[in-house]
Amino acid sequence: MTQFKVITTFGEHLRILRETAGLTLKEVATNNDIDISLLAKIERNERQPTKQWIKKIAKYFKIDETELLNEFLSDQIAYKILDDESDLSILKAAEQKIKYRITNNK
Amino acid sequence: MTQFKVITTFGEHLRILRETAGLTLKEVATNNDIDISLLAKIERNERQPTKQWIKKIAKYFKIDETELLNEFLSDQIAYKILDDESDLSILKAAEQKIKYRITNNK
DNA sequence: TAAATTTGGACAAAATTTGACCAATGACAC
DNA sequence: GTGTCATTGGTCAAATTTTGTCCAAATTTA
Repeated sequence: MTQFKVITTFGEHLRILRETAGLTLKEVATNNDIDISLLAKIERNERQPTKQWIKKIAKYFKIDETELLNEFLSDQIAYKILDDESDLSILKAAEQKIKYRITNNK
Repeated sequence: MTQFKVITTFGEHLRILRETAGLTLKEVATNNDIDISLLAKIERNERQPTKQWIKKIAKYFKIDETELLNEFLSDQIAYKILDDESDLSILKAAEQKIKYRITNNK
């Protein structure tokens, strides 16, 4: 049987972590200083948490902070491309620009 | 002699277009329904024009609308990556997500 | 140095995002 | 059915971010 790494959104990932741990919104929310409803919205990608909070929740679920943060950030890029109705070539162009700006130090 | 396509920002490109045409901020601004100072800021990437305005200015300089729009959009992605201090792998991750969401229709 | 051009600060207005509250809905046990 | 716990989703004020305008300062050009 082949294993698939399912591509999820940041919010869905949080939800999976929570459900896998068998926890309710209330439990996770109160332990992470956030309103229940706000956590629910974050899990549905209707609100964007702060980076600080992402680090906190990563610790809470004992997963890598940077990885979770990257998942959040790549999600944001993906959403932006999709709702600008840009095509994927935009990403290549952006990559060129980033490389250029890094090597020519801004 | 080799030709280089210099990678510029959206704003710099606008400025180059204007200067190549030998026009002042005032001339371009008044012909495109925008404040002089605002145009200056756009050229310095301190303000983001609307997509509508980008189409208008593309027509004005007789260049391809979509291409200029893409230049603007890729700039935005590049800026975002740079000031989040993300690394380039974010782009690959974002690409995966976009492809996934497109094929699984959202 | 005068005029034209460009820069950049200040700031109110507009737009967007957030966080909190709470009623409605759903799910499950009794 | 009723009650309880969990989740959803709407509303809305507050906070934050972005925009556009005005204008004075700085720079360039003639």
